[in-house]
Amino acid sequence: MSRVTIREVAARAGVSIGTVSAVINGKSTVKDATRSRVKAAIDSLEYRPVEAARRRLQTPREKSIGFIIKELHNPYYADIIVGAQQTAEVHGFRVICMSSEQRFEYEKEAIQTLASKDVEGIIINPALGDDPDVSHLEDLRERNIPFVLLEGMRGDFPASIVDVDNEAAAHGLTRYLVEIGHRRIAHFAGPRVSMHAGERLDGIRRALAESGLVLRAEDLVHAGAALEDGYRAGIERFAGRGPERPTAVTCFNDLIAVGLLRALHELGLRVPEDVSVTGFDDINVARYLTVPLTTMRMPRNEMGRQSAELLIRRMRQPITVPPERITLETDLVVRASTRRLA
Amino acid sequence: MSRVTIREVAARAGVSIGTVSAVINGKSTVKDATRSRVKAAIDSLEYRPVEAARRRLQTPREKSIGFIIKELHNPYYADIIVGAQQTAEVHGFRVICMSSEQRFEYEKEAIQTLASKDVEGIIINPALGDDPDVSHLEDLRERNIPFVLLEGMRGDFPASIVDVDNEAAAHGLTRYLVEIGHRRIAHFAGPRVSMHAGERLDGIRRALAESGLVLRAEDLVHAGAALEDGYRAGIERFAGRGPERPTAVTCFNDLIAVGLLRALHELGLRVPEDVSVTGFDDINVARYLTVPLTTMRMPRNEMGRQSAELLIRRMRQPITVPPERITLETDLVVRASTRRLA
DNA sequence: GTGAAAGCGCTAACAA
DNA sequence: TTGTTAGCGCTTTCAC
Repeated sequence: MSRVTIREVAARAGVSIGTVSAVINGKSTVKDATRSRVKAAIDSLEYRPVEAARRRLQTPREKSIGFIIKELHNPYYADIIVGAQQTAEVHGFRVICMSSEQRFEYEKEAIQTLASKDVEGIIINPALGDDPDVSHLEDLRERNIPFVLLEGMRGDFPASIVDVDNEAAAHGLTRYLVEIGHRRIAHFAGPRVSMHAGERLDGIRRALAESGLVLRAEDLVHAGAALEDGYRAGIERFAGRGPERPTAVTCFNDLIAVGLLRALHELGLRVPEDVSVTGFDDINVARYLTVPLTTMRMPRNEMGRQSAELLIRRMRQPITVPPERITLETDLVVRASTRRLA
Repeated sequence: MSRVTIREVAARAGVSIGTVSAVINGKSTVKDATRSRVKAAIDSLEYRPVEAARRRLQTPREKSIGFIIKELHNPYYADIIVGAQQTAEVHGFRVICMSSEQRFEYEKEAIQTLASKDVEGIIINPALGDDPDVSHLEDLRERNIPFVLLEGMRGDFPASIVDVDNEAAAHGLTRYLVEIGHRRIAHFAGPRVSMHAGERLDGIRRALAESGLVLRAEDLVHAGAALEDGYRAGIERFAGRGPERPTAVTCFNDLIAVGLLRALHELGLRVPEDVSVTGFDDINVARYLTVPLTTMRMPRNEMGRQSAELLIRRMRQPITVPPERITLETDLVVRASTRRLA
């Protein structure tokens, strides 16, 4: 049963399709009686015009950009989207979002869906699997749909990107911990397939190495990216350990840190007295915790704004313009969850 | 400068549009040499097919449903969307989201945008202004685009809706506080224009009245819906007050409660020793706080699933089927932020 | 292998 | 006031 078309409505109402069209578009040239009959036909057939056809296939349509995030649950993305919306609005674009929920297949589908909706461009926070499959991005390229990434891809896939220097940021954060006296620092790492996670780990290792320290195998905990992951990993890592434990833990992100904070609390370990904890991102809740979180702030709003700006700029440039990279600054935000060791 | 069309590509490549189409669609009937020429033309012109036209205007397209939330920042919505996605996926639908950020104008635009993308239906968490303007919903109705609400509208606008009984839930929560001995209970209310906020306030008042208590004017604080609102309102309400203060505060939602928790902490007031605090929603973070939050759980995942289910069902029914209301259950989750008074 | 032409659902002249 | 018709950008026969 295919969809009801304007022709059927016209037939039912005993008028021409032109008249039906006029009614749909609220033209005042239609006689009231006719209009009623047409409306009745529309109602009884439950006719719904195909917007793609109405938009005339011949006039500029509403401009929109797509946005693909990795997880609905992390407020990190919410801030970026809001930033993108603010900039998009100025240029007359709407932002429509989809989430891959960390699944590569979903990401591919989301790209297809967005493309099929004729968005003018897409901002993507890519969820990469282990294999460097970038076919969906190559596909976008081939279709001449501009896109901007918010996180690098394996194998130096050449694409425009707005990001921070995660390695340097993590390095700075770790240096700070070393400088205030920490020697044994653990890391609650992010998802293995996340570029940011890898970059941050690299930065930590470098900072440690510079001070003649190492990240012990037992102190590298593969936590994940969600609240629950931080909690679970925290309980596992710290339960039943004596004084033989790290004096500080760097977490992949704030969510992990919040989970860890809770785990430590339940285990009777105090923060920062017994353990210092750092996060990453500076999501809003970080400063409202009972123990406000020391964290590396990601310029989320700015990331959103800049990525939208860049995307829109590129929509207006020849696609041959080489990919552009915009690197934003992070800020170390010191709060109460870390302390100087005696 | 209008967009490049298939005709221009054909001209540039010296072939017919049929051939260009065949190349775009990867048909194997095209000679290699021709294909190369066409691809070169596509590249040099940066041709991007209009998907709306490709989708043939003549074949079923990807099925999608739109989702409009009020705030990107509240994890409450994230959980609902995830639920909706889970159900939508089963039925072969994709979910695309937009946020009104509490602005009525944005909501109207979002609806237009989604409709113009030919979504099959829309789930809306309506952001109502003071005036009961439902023209955008009437518009949807007129266009025979099915929709489901996640919150009531002023004036009993007849529409299918998935919601909880907020009045009863707030009533139950307040009763619990009264039963454990609280006599002076304050309320940090949500946005004035939120139906949920109003319903919850009603439930609180009823519970209070049943026990011969009242909500004093000074104890009704118009906080808002965000973290910052709870914090700010908390500082304002509790700074410099002596023992003359409420023994318990019910917050419109968990975000407000988290902000309040922080404010109380800064003011040196302990929770629950000095003040009991309750939230609403049971967002994930609620149980990971240093003082886990007593709250009324909203069945967010279920709300998402049921709303998607209902929407999809209605897409397949005559639109004349009367609106349906699905009321889900809430659960009181007692944690450490409330205590029994001696 | 390729081109010509019909047609997708609709809007917008233009006639009648 | 209404009907007819020519497109919109594309895909898909079906000849050549």
